Amino acid sequence: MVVVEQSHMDNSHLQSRFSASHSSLNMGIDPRAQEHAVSEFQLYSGGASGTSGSDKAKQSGKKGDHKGTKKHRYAFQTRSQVDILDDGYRWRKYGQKVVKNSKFPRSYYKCTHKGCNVKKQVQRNTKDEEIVVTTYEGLHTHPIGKITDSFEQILLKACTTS
DNA sequence: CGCTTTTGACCCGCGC
DNA sequence: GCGCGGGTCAAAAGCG
Repeated sequence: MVVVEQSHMDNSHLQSRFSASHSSLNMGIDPRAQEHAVSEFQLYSGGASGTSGSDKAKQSGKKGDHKGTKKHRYAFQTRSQVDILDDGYRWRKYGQKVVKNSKFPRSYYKCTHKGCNVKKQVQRNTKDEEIVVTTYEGLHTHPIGKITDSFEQILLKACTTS
C-alpha cells in the first residue's frame, strides 16, 4: 500500500486506506471495482494556486481568516468504476458541478464530524473515465469512525500493534 | 424520524 | 461593468 507523505507536513497519521465502498453500492457492481483499485496516486504540495486568497470567508461573514491551517491537498488517482471510495470516514455530499475539462461532474464532499472540516472532491479523468481522482483537503482530527473489515486494514493494525 | 442526497441559487474573483 | 467559472449553501425529497 502507499503511504502519503507530504513534503513538510505532519500527516503521518494520514494512512491511505482505500477499500472501495462496500457499504451500499457494491451489491451488483463490477467486482473488480471493489478491489484495492489504487493503482497510482500523486500529491499536490499545497498548490495554493487554485483557491487563491480566502477560500472560505464567503457570505458567512468572514472572521479572522487566519492562514493557520495550511492547505494541504493530496489527490489520489484511483482506477475504479465507482467514484465513491470509502476511506473509513463519513462524508456528506454538499455539491456537484460540471467542469469543462471533463464531461463528468465533480462531486464535493465534506467530513461530517465535529470540528473536522476536511473536504474531499471526486472527479473523473477526462481521458480515462475509469480513473477517478479523489482530492483531499485538510486533515482529519479524529479517529476513524468505522473499521473496514478489509484484510488490508487488519494488516495495517497488526503492523502498528507490533 | 433522522440523515444523506439532490438540484438550483447565490456569491466571489477574475478577465475582458 | 458585465460575464464566466468555480465553489458553497440551502431547502426539499428520498431512503434506511
